[in-house]
Amino acid sequence: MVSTPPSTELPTFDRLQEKWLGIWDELRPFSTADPSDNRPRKYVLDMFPYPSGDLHMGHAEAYALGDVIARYWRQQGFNVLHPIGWDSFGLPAENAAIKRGANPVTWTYDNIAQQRESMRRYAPSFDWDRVLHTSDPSYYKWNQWLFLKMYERGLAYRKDSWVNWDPVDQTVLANEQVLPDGTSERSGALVVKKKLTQWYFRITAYADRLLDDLNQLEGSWPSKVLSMQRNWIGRSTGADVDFAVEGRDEKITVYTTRPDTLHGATFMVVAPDSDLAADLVSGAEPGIRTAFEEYLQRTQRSSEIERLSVDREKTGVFTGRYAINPLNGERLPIWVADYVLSDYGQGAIMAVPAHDQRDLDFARTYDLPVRVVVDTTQPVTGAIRIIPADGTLPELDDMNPVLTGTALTGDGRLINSGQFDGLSKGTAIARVTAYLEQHGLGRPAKNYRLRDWLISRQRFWGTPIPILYDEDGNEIPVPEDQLPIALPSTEGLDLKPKGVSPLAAATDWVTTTTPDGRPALRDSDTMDTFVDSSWYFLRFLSPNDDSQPFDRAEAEKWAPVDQYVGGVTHAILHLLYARFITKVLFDLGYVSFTEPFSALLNQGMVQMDGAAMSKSKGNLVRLSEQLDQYGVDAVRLTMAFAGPPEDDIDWKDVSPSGSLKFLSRALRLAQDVTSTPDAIWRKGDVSLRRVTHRFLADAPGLVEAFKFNVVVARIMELVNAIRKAIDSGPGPADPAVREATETVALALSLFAPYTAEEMWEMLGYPPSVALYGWRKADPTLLVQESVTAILQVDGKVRGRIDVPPTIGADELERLARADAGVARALGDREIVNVIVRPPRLVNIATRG
RNA sequence: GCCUCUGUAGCUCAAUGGAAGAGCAGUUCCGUCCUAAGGAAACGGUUGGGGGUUCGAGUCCCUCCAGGGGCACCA
Repeated sequence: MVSTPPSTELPTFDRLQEKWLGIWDELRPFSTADPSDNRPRKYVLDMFPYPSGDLHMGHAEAYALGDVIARYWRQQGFNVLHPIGWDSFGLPAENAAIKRGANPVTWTYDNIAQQRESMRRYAPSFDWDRVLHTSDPSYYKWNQWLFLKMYERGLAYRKDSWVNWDPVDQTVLANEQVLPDGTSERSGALVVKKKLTQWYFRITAYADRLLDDLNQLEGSWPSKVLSMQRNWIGRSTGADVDFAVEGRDEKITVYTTRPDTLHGATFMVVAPDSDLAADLVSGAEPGIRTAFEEYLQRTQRSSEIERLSVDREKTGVFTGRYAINPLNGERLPIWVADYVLSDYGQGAIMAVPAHDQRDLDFARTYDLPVRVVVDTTQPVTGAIRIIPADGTLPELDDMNPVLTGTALTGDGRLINSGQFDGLSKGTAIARVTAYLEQHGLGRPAKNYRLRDWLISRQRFWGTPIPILYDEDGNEIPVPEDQLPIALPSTEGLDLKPKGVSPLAAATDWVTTTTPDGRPALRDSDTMDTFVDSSWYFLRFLSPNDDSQPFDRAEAEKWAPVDQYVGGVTHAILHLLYARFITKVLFDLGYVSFTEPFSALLNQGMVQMDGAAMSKSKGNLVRLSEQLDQYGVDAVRLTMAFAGPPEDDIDWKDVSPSGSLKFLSRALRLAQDVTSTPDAIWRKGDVSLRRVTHRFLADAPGLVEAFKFNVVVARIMELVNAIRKAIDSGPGPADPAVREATETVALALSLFAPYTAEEMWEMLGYPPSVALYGWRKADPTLLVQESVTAILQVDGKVRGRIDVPPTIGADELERLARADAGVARALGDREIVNVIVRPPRLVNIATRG
């Protein structure tokens, strides 16, 4: 064995980083500024960061993986747009201001400066000419423009609704900020529901398109995200049914997915916090009114989470009123109960306890009648036939919902339903709906779990809503030419949450005039920061254009995004909002596509010891320390090698020091190569060339399938093969060694740009390896001169022979039968079947 | 509870229904004044359990077990 003493010292990673950062700054390898560039285009987008502190391990993973894709397409000859910016509005800036007296503006832009410098060193292939910050007036001006466009189309509107209210902090809370015990995670106060007037975007108007267009993304988006979006939109189909109410002119409309069970309705339930409930009890006797008031208050105190908990006992109060079943004229008592939600469907239901679990639970609690109207025995036996008045089922006690406590939700035949008896569930749903429609008693209906998007925030650090109110309180949109409505200085403002936006206290800012000169006040709320991120991918196309949100011609050239990369934490909201806004822009004629992100990759999270990293857990791994210790390349390579990109990485399971060692091995190869760039490869060692070209052929497919970890493993194998060739094979001067080492540099440029660049230079090429392009595999080197065929008898390997890859079935079978091991195993058994799969396998099956 | 994905070497992962493989770690050896860089070799498996389909199953089907994720009073 020849050992390899270090001939000359290898450069350390920090020297490489220092050297190449300067060269890249000069070279600007990833600029997309040239308008005459006519290579085909790809738009690769990483979700932009929020500037809270410096970059962390999560960023490091996301940008390492996204960069593999961006650099890959560049290497494949595409003009790749890979921009970066900052999602720089949001609550942490304000919290820092409240806690430490920092100015949210300087806090934000200081953090951006720090992240930007860290990002530069981390060296993703960004186009640094297109940087944007959503907190710049030049950006959020266009949020305001978007708001006005939506307002014009009736897609932005104000309404009263019940929101979570913290009476101590005097602020609205998101559902996520309310703890399971109904208290605020911030103040510990018992959260109450408060009715507030807020701005909404009418995303429900797009529910069908948001749902149906997901089909276009099948196969290009993770199926998990698609199903989460489908769940979130939650379309259901059924019917609205009108019920007359005794002593009331107006009918009650309910939504049901089971109109077939209308004969089984035995009571009705109305949401306690609905206007309908208040109206129904308004004329009731004092006892009922008091009970209702108490119940309503209890409901509003309970948190959303508590209210939605499945195991909770059903509660409710009787309103003293009765509705009339439109099919059979029966009197149905109307109850109020919090298991019915005021903002879904009609806020009222018909209760069919025999066939709905929630209704059954309620009926059993309050001893209300239960009537079976679908015979769900499978197969239908007719055993459920006669339902006595007391609701028991003497023939089938084990199926009687009253006794078992289990509703009969399965398919079956209708019973006790008059003219609809005998119909199957599906047929009955259609027939009953048609009957209701004919008689003006109801109609088909659809409902969605999706609610309109509440965008008002009582916060300072966001986009001001461009609406004025005149002295009569009328909404007046700010004229477009007065945009942006810039935020005032924080000077003298108290940013503490107090229920109204801190902006309201900026008297000079709030007080203004209408376009026709009348006194007016500005809306002092700011927009949800998800508005900012719902269209930023378009702003990257012309980030400095002062005259429009984005350039339509540029959008035609680049958009939609070909590959979006980011965390699965945004699987619902951000992606849904961006899809929604894209469809709105399509309807407005600003873009020609309806989906913003053609393909999506969700990378996993970086954990430590099986848990998310956090300061409080004491398992925080600092990115800056990892980079100081192992260097950018080793950390990036570790991220890519750790496993499939969508899996979580546990930092204790991976080895950045191993990555660093591997990178030195690769670098040393380049140092050891003694041939010059004009070496003639085809004169090189054939077996090493086969390994190289097998790799050249396989790597692109692996990258496109996001199997980055497999690509890295394959590079490692190639490096091992080269090492062997240098030390104990054809030696360092062989052209195949150069060819293989150049291939390593090209492949590594996706994962470890500094090392790849240095190797490339050592091999005698000018920068940049990232722009050089991929080499095509030589097909003649991919076919093997012989393959080993497996010879089996009854599935057991009895012999193996080397055959040409082009061997025919007959010839292979002949060779197999002639093989000594096969003949021995065969003996005088009777052959019943021979399976021949040239050139790999022969299997002879025998009897006995 | 419902839906879904995943169980392969100590770890992280490969393997169009056709020979169970890589990388890392560990072990041993070479190297060296000592340490280390570096190199070499071998070791490592009931493919979570059980059944089925097939000439042939890690791969397809059923079932159980274990983990992850999503949904969960939406009528």
